Amino acid sequence: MGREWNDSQPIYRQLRDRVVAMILDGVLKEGDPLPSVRNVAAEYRVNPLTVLKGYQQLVDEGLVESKRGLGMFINTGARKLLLQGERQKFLAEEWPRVHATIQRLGLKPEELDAAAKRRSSPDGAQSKTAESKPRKEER
Amino acid sequence: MGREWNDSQPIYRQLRDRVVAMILDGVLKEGDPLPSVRNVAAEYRVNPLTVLKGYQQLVDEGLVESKRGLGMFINTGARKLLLQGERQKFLAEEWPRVHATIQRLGLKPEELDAAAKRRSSPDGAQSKTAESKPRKEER
DNA sequence: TTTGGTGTTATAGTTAACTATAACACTGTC
DNA sequence: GACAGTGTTATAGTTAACTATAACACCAAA
Repeated sequence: MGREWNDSQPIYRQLRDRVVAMILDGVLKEGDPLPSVRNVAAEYRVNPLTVLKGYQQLVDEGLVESKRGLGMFINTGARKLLLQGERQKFLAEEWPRVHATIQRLGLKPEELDAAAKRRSSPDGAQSKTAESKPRKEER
Repeated sequence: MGREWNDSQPIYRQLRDRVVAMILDGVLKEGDPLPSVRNVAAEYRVNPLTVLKGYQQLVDEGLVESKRGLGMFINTGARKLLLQGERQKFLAEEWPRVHATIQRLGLKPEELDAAAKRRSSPDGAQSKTAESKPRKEER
């Protein structure tokens, strides 16, 4: 049930990020429908409009296509698009900050490894591609 | 000059984080006054109330003391407090997410190292402690 | 005492995020 | 056609973040 929301980011963006993660992890493959707006809204006890907003973001990014009366579906090429875009975004915008924090706190590889195990996996499904571990949101 | 603001987080929290970084980096030492609310507001062209809100956060965390008519000053023990608190917070709340993203995107140490050079810190001061890069993965 | 620097409070307005509730538009199936 | 599932739009209200402007409270030094 209710996965928790991170207060450091709007819900609709976290929703978008979760779908992105699911695509990257292979949980959602191209052509697959994503969980319906109403379902997600109910499951996470969130307003349908909020879910829609997150999904619309994906449409705007060209990752997802919306079909009225049917649902929303992962576009072909979505994963490839993501691997490029998200990588660049992460390396340019997030990693430098995180890296600086690590340096600043004097954290050692061992400590990081030890802490990397925590998880709050939104769903059970798992992909068998490579070494992907349970997902979470990113960004 | 105008530091830019990240739209993924409220300004007052980013302000708080910058002061924290300056304390950890030794730019601001215990007993030092932090830049005045009005100055910061002017320099970053931000509302004084927003700056105050960020500073108040630091007061609430026991890192800073406010002296009316004088300024706000770093408390003794602030750095130690931070090294404990921020470490735990980072390892528990931020790193797992980041680590998962790295795995998901299949980023390699070399790529991370290469990208770590930009904007490492809000201010100039840099700790020149050895360049330890997070490596490895559990499982 | 005046001046110029501090933090702080008061009013009030804008915007983004989220919410509740309801209705509309479309699609496949019974 | 009825129905049950989709996405979508409409109204309207709450809250948090940020803003502008102004005033108040305090302190040290001229």
